[in-house]
Amino acid sequence: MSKKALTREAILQQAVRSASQIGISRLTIGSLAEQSGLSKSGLFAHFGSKEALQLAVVQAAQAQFVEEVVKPAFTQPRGMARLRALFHAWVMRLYGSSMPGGCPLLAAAYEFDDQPGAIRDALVAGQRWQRDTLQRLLQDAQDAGELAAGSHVPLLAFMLFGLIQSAHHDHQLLDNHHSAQLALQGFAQLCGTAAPRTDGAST
Amino acid sequence: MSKKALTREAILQQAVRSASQIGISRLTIGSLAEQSGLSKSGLFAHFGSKEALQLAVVQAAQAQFVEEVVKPAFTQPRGMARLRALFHAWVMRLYGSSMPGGCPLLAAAYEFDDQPGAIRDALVAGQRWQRDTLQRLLQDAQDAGELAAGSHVPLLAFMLFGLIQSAHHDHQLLDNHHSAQLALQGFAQLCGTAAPRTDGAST
DNA sequence: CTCAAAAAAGAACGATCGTGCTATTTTGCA
DNA sequence: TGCAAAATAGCACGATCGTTCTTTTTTGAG
Repeated sequence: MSKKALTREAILQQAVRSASQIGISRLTIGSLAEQSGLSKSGLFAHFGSKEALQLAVVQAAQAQFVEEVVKPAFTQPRGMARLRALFHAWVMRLYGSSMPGGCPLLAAAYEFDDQPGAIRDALVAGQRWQRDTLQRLLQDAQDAGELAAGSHVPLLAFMLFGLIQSAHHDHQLLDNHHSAQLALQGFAQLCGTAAPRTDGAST
Repeated sequence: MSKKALTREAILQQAVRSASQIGISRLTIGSLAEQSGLSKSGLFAHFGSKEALQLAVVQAAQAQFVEEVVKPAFTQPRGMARLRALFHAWVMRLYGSSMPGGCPLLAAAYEFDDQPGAIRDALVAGQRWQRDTLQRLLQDAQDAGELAAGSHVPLLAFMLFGLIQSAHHDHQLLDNHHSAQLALQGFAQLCGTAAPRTDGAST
């Protein structure tokens, strides 16, 4: 890999961490340069504009999601095992050290939902892809007979994504130490699989 | 009401609308003054600092939530009726004209979850109160025998709040026209009540 | 109507940020 | 090792923002 690409990767890795804490729209070239050991203009030359930098950060965060959540899940056999692996990794990622300030993509969804442009477009595409992936694994599980035949798959995907967001909210803002457990219990209740014991009654 | 208080109310009402679109942390005194027909220093004098202004915006948005969601629900009889009224109003508010850019409190939760200070403290208190209110109405419904006796109330509150967030996300970012319907269907499935027809099978 | 107090306006400041331009250093191939 | 090209640094600019200070306008009670 060229020197330029290496430096760019290092910048983006640090930028994703910073974006996790302060949000993508509040990244500044100056502080990012300082954190990367570069000068403002040196860092700037890698991207050409702040918006291009922010877009690169979004794409880096999306790539990181695929590496940490989607790819590991696909090592599991198709069906409920793969679905559960995806959801668990997705939830557990909220508590890892790679995103100390929360998921930058979820935060960006709120930051840019009213700001048309390339960044919003990238976020929309990425979130649609996440949702589609989740829905596809749900459908696979249902086709394999591991999910109630009458389940409404789009609704399930909608609710599972809600569990992710609720876990993020409870963890980052409310400091609820049970948030991960609640998300996993919710998954178990919705997808009808055995799970960490508590109580999964629903009629 | 004094002139000062009237002007302050008008400023805050406009500020909440703006915060809905750009977020509380990106409010600027200059543009807020322009929108209110005041000068920068004229508006500034009402709050004394930008942080105080932002804090006032948070409190105004929280008060608006109580007026539009909580108070109407409490006109319903205790139990499932009141719970359903709360949830429906909560969801429907996401589609009203008072918050064109989404819920400023949900957005602020992401903006300030890593920024200690008075604003974050106010957000935490407000979100805890929202969750407690939801949980209390769930408990009431369960005590009235209108909710499965084995239901895990904190988990249900966690999941219902996830539905709100998922609806917000789908509506604001993904432009999913079924988001409100999905949230209401999710409520029906979780709380076991009849709801808009589609299919609520689970087992 | 008067006039003191309240409210708002106007102008200016220091700081920060994105960006463009030029000079300097570093890289990697001949 | 020499040298062109790539990468980075240095510097300055215009713009924007929060804030302060002073002046002007507006308000409302006597």
